[in-house]
Amino acid sequence: MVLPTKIEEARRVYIESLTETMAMYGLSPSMGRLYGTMFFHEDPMTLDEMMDLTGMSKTSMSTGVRALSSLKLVHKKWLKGVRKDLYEAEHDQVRSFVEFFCVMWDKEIELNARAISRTEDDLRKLLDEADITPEETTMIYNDLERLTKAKLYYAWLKELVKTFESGKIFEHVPVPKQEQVED
Amino acid sequence: MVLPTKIEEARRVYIESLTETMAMYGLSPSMGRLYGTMFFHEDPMTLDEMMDLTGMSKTSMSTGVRALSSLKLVHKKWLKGVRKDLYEAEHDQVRSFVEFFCVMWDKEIELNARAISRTEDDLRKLLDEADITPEETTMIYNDLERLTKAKLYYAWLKELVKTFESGKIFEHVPVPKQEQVED
DNA sequence: CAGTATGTACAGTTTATATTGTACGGTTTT
DNA sequence: AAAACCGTACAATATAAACTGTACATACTG
Repeated sequence: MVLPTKIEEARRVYIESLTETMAMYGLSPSMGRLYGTMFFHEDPMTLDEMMDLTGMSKTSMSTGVRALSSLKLVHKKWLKGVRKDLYEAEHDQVRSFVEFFCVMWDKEIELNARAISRTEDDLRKLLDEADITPEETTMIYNDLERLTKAKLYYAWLKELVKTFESGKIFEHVPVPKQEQVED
Repeated sequence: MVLPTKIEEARRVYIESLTETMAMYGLSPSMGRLYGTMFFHEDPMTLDEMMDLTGMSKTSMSTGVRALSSLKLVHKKWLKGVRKDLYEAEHDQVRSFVEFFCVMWDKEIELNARAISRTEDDLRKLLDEADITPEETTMIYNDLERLTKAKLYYAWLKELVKTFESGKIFEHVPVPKQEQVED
């Protein structure tokens, strides 16, 4: 039984690449390695198995797998007779992608909508102040216009999320079939 | 002239929010603050102006603005008679969004396509080894199948990028008009 | 009900990243 | 041609994030 190591080594190349990709989107290395490991693992995994295979601490596995869960890259699986929590990587990567970005974009929308409102309010209040100069007034109007434009962006993004979440995006960008992809 | 400070304070709320958003996608705080500052700034900015307004070092401005440039969130602007480099934030945020993600997704595709090929090759070679067990063989076939599925994902992603870059996405998810957005 | 197993909070440590300051090469100005 | 200016490389530092180990709460087992 010397091969498993070699298989793992082959896997490692892609796992590292996945890790780097996920780092691009702000996910930690441990999450990347964990996800990659789960990607190749046949059965749902326990925290202890993850610990063994990644060589990392149980705490990292616990927090990592929960984070991956909330991003919909991984999900809990229940198997009767098994007491430990089991997790497996989402099989459908396109779906994972879609959900991941919808989560991110939703966060973005919510976070910034709030901030825009506050900034707008503050700016409008300034317009009422007595000692405001004409330059400052135009400055404020410019800012408000910019924010109004920004809101259009967030409105669009909201629509985009809807298109992704509803699966409508696949009408316009269908998932290719095996045969349609040359190596 | 007491107000400018107050205007800046109002702006700061949204700038911080933008910074947080960009942090979500793996961009550094300084890049976030810089972009936010440029978002509100009327004219194209020099590195020195950025330094003043953000209160950060010139080095940060230099590296930051170049990084933002390569992500298409900011672009150089040339004005005759001005010796210093000038930069301004991309006005069209939807466009920025689209280009940003296309850059990211392209990186992802290229990075992983390479890795998948290598992993596939390594796994196929293992199939030829003499001392391979049946279990290991099925293991390898499982892995190869997973990778084949993964390639479908990247093929889809490539199509998605095309749809975004070509602007075709706006046929399906149009940018709303002012009137269509209630606060 | 004691004893064991499981997952997580939390503080501490390590590691990586972000940011700065100085120095330098290339350009323009005088 | 000297002087001033501008942007960036690079090393040093400050800051933040990732990661680990221990300890604990909860749930299960006998």
